[in-house]
This record gives sequence, structure tokens and C-alpha cells, in this order.
Amino acid sequence: MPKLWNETIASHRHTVHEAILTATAELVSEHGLLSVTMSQIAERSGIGRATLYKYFPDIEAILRAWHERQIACHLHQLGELRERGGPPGERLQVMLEAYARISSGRFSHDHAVLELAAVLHTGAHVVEAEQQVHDLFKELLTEVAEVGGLRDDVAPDELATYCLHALSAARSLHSESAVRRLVMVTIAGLRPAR
Amino acid sequence: MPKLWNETIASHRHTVHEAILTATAELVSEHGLLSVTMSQIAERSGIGRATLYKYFPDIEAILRAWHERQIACHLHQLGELRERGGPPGERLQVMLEAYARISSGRFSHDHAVLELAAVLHTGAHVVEAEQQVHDLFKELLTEVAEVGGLRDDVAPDELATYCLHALSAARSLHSESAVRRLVMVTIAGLRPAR
DNA sequence: TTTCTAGAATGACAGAGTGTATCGTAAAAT
DNA sequence: ATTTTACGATACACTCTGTCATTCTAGAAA
Repeated sequence: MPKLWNETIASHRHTVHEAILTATAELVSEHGLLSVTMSQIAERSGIGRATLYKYFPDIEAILRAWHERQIACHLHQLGELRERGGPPGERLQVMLEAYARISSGRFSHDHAVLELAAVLHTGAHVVEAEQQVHDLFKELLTEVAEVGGLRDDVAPDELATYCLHALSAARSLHSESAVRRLVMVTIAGLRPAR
Repeated sequence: MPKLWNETIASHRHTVHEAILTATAELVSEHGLLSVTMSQIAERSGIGRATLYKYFPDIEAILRAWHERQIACHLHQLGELRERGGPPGERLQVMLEAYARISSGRFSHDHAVLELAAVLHTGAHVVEAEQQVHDLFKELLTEVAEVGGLRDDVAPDELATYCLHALSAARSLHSESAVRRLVMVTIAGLRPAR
């Protein structure tokens, strides 16, 4: 029996859609990636197995959708910070700290599965999603460069790549202060050459 | 019929073992991670399916073994560089460039699956393997710190984590010169505060 | 209100993969 | 020569998969 039934069909489908993504994320973090099955996902989502196939063709598609939801969420968080004014140098620091915090993720599978998704033979589609985050950083770094706060011997594009990867180290750090030090070190790499 | 038969049993088992790992890596890079099956691996390895189970209990175990082989290979490469003398500062640069080159991996799945393995619900075992690489860097950084070539407001331990992640950005870069610039930027983050 | 219909949910089915157990054979070790 | 070991093959019960035809319901039309 379908437990979840909202007013309209559209909202119902949306609810089920979300439930599937959440259930999948839970199962992956509980039992690992390779042992997750469509059957388990259907059961945990509270729908019939056959119904699941009306929403997603296979597990890879589900993980892709989940990954996109995560990226969208991160972009939203980072985008809000971008609204706030202030000198580019300060905004850079705020942004880097925010991203580091996101990377360190409440439950560690956040970022892990995120990087993982890039391997799932997905190719272009996933890369495109992460490209948006990359571009956000690239634009901010360009602004910083314009006020002379950035080294000029490396393009903002490459520096953005450097930032994203360096900050992903936050996942391996276990204290709030360590993350702050990581951001400090990362920024030191961006400063103009002496 | 068993195609591969060497002199001794030990060497035979070793040959089969390697063949399994290689076949699995190929299949993963061809068809993605989730669609690889024990049946396919057995066929490509040239052994019977039941025989495969005498070597590995499941796909996850195979990927774990493959991951360990990769790490061992990387450690060997990095270890050789460590033998060579010279001032710690220079050795650091050589080491970082070597690791960046390893990360950028000839065929991209090298590093990708490497990170992926960390998510495969393997937990401690895989982390331990990567810890060795981390320790190698940590020791080298400690030496650099002793001659005053390192910032002293962040522990070598955390700086090693920073290095490994920052250099993993090499995978996203497409030119040799870009990788060199990445190493330069990464090192800039390690220098003593002005 | 009652009827109608698009589409949501489902059970059932055939095909594939899994893990294990057994057996006969051939090569290695003693 | 005899024992030990590893192999391939086969078979089994089980789970997972992908796709039917069918049933049921929400929301619109009469």
C-alpha cells in the first residue's frame, strides 16, 4: 500500500522522487555502493519495485540525480554568500571557508559519493554539474585578481581547480580549527609572488 | 582449459591473481563500476567462474586488492625519489611533482578508482593504505621544517593532507606546464609566513 | 453526483548473476 | 608411485533485473 499520498499528483511524484534519492543515499552510506540494489531502494522508499522503474531506469541514474541535487544545494549555499558585498579579498575567504565546510560534510559520504559519481561511467553529465561550482570560484578569483590580491603567473581558471581540490582535504580533517588552518594555507598559495 | 601455467604453483597463483586484477580494471574502465560482474571478470581472466571465488569472495575484495597494488606501485616510485640526497627543499619539489604526475595518471581511471575505493564501504583497510603515502609526505615535510623551509603555524601532518589533495587537482589539468604551475602554487602555500 | 480516463502502482514472469557444493582430471609435491 | 593441490564443469537454490499486462485511483468531464 502506498504510504505517501499528497494532494496533487505532481506533488506526489515529487515527494516520491525525493524519497528515492534519500533512501538511496542512506543505503549507500550503510552498506556501501556495490551492494545497493533496486529492490532495497524500492522497499526503503516505500514503493513497489516495478514502480521504481517508472522513476529511474537504473541505480546509476539515481546516483546521478542525487549528485545533481547535492551540487544544486551547494551552489545555493555558495550563491547566497556571493550576494553579500565587501572587498573581494574578504569574500574569497568567506567563500573558501564555506566550501571547506561543505566538503567536510556532516556525514562524510557527502563529498565521497560526490567524487565517486564522477567515476560511474557518467562522463560528461556529472562533470558539467561540478563545472558550475568551478566557474563560481573562477569568477570570484577573477575579481580578486582585479584588485591585485592574486598572483598573476597562474590563470584564475587553474587556481580555481587548485582551490577546489585543496579544500576537499577538509574531509580528512577532524577539527574546526584544522579546517580554518587549511583555508589559510590554501589562500597562501593564491597570494602574489613576493 | 587453463591457458596460463607456470613452473611452480605459487607463481601460477600469482599470475592468475594479477590477471584478475588487470581484467577487473579493464572492465571497470570500459563499462563502468556498477555493471561489472564476477562472471565477466572470470571470463576475461581466462578462468572458470567458480575458480574466481577461490581467489576473491566478491567484487569489492578484488577492487580492494587492485587499489592496494596501485598504492604499492606509487609508494615504490616515490620511495626511489626519496633515496636521492640533496637539500630537503629540492627533494620536496621533486616529490610533489612526482605525485602530481602520478595523480594525473596516464589513464584517468587510475586515480579515479583510487578515490572511489575509499567509498566502497571498505573503511579502515583502504584508509590504512593511503595513510602510508600520507606518512611519506609528512616525514619529508618534517625534514623541510627542520631547515626552516616550512611555515611553522601548521603541523606537517595537516600540511601533508593539504599537499595530497591539492596535487590531486593534477587530474583535472591537461597540460604538462599546468601541472608544474600547480606544484608551484601548492608549494607557495607551504612557505613560512612573511 | 456520477462517469470517464490518464497515468500511477502493482504482481508475475523470464532471464541473468550469485554463491556454494560436488566431481573427475591433471599437474605438482613428496 | 602416491598424495596433495588446483582446476573446469556442472548443478543447485537464491536474489536481482527489466518488462509485461492488469488493477486502481485522482482529477476532469458529464
